Amino acid sequence: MIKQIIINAIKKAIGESLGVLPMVEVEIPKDEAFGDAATTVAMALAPVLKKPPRRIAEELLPKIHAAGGPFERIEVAGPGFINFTFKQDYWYRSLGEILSNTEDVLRTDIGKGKKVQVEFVSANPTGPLHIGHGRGAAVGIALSNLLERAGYKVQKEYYINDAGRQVRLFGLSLYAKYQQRLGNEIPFPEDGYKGGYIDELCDEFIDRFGNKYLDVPSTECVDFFSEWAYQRMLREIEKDLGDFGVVFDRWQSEKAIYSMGKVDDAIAELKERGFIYEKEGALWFRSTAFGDDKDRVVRKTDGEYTYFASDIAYHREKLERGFDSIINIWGADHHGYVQRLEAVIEAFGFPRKRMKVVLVQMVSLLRHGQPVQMSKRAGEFITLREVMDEVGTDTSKFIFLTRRADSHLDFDIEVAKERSSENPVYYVQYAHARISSIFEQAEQRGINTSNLAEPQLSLLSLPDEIRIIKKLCHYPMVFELSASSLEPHRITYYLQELSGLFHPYYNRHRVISEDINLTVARLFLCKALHTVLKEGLGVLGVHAPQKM
RNA sequence: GCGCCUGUAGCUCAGUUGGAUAGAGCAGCUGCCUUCUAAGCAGCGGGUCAGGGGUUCGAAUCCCUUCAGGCGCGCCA
Repeated sequence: MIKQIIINAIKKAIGESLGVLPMVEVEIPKDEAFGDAATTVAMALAPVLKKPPRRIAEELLPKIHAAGGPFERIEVAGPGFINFTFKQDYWYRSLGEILSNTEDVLRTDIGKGKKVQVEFVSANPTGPLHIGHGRGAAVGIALSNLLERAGYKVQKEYYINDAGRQVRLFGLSLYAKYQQRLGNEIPFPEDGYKGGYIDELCDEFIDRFGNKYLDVPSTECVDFFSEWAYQRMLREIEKDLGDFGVVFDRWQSEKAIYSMGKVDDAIAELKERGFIYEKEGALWFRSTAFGDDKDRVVRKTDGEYTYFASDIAYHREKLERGFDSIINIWGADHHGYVQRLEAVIEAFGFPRKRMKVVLVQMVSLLRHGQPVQMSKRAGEFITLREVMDEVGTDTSKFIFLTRRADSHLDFDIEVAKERSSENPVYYVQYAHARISSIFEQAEQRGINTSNLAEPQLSLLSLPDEIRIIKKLCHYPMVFELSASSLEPHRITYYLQELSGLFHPYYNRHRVISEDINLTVARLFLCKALHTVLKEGLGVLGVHAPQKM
């Protein structure tokens, strides 16, 4: 990999003269005139060595040359950059490796088998998933794919909030709707769940049970209504997610955490550790001991645990399942929760950094540029199902992943629906489909594209071709950075850039020509492109179509 | 009032974790389909990186401050 080659060269060169080694930053210069890769070590070393960076760089130069490497040119430039230009040969070799050793080259193993858990979506099972959950799902699955490919052992988990007041209220809402539907005018609960899906749920309930519960008071059957309603909802959520291409390894019920006594256990352990105290008839967690603004109640004066209490137990349980790292993907409106949960992690004696929280910002839904008002209370919102049906899963996912998770997203349904250049996903998919089509043509002319005979890669000498090869070789760096920073959108951007090199090339030059050697070489290049496009789209959970 | 996030081209956003002359897409205008898919390509503009101060060889990026927007600040979930 490019980065490693530079680091090794610098290490060798510096190792001889100095004992110490600073962080070697390697970057791909924006301007091709500055070579293929550059490092800033000389600048970083300047304050240490008390010498001007340019001089350090110049002194380093002969040593780097002596250390050897696939370099055509090494130059000192600007304030003290050391710019490397690789030999053409190196690029051809790397291109070959992308195809001969695809997974090892494209999927840098930074995980080394470490166990990671990614918890995402985890929407209350009191209603259908909406577009915001869709974004969480897209980020979660992309992140999981990313980490899996980076050598982590990933478990995808959905936490079901089935214990709290909300599911109870959900059950009461259904009960009220049921009574009303059968002619019994009882009041609808304050803050109850409204919206069309409650009606549908009620229809189904009546089909199933008729008027069996008409004369049963709510106090006696609300548990049943709740249970039935949220189980029903959960199945729908699972179905929606499945159709969205998101399948979880594990569904953890909050209720189960309670019934197995894990909440009691967790609080007891915190008590032993001295982080639980009683005040004004409630139990408090001393989160301020770990930097939180205030201590938090875990058990109310009425004896009920708070939501936070089960979260404590849940996170303890996750940590004890032996993950090297647990990642929570939350809506940004939960950011206030991060600190107190980090306190929990530390209170149990785990390093704070073992838990990472990825905050996903809200999605503003638009139609033709006009905001679509959504009100959860009134039950008026666009569901993920509607978005999937209207704009498609690939497009939705891609759009969700074209921004950093923590930046706001405007999602215009009407624009997303258009099969036009407004949709970057087509741009990338189209590149993949076009290459498939080229292969088909080549096959028709009797060329075996799945096993290209001895391509003479040096025939790929056009600037367009060299540029594509280099870009392909950048993928591992983008991938690694994307995985280590938990930022899948970097892949999205890379794919657009890569496609942006291919389409012009396709327009200017013919892959299949009378010159069989050139044709084979170009097919080889296309194959590498095909491979990387598919790999990248795979990370995003987006299809790489053969035809469009 | 306090905390977190955001502020970059007309619009939507990237920006290699402090690097070299700040980039895409869209929107606008002009061209390109008898040859591997026009969901494509070629060309033309557009900037006080919200404002101010600081840190240093070097700042869109780090610190302080002001302004604007979003979110959060319960013995709710």
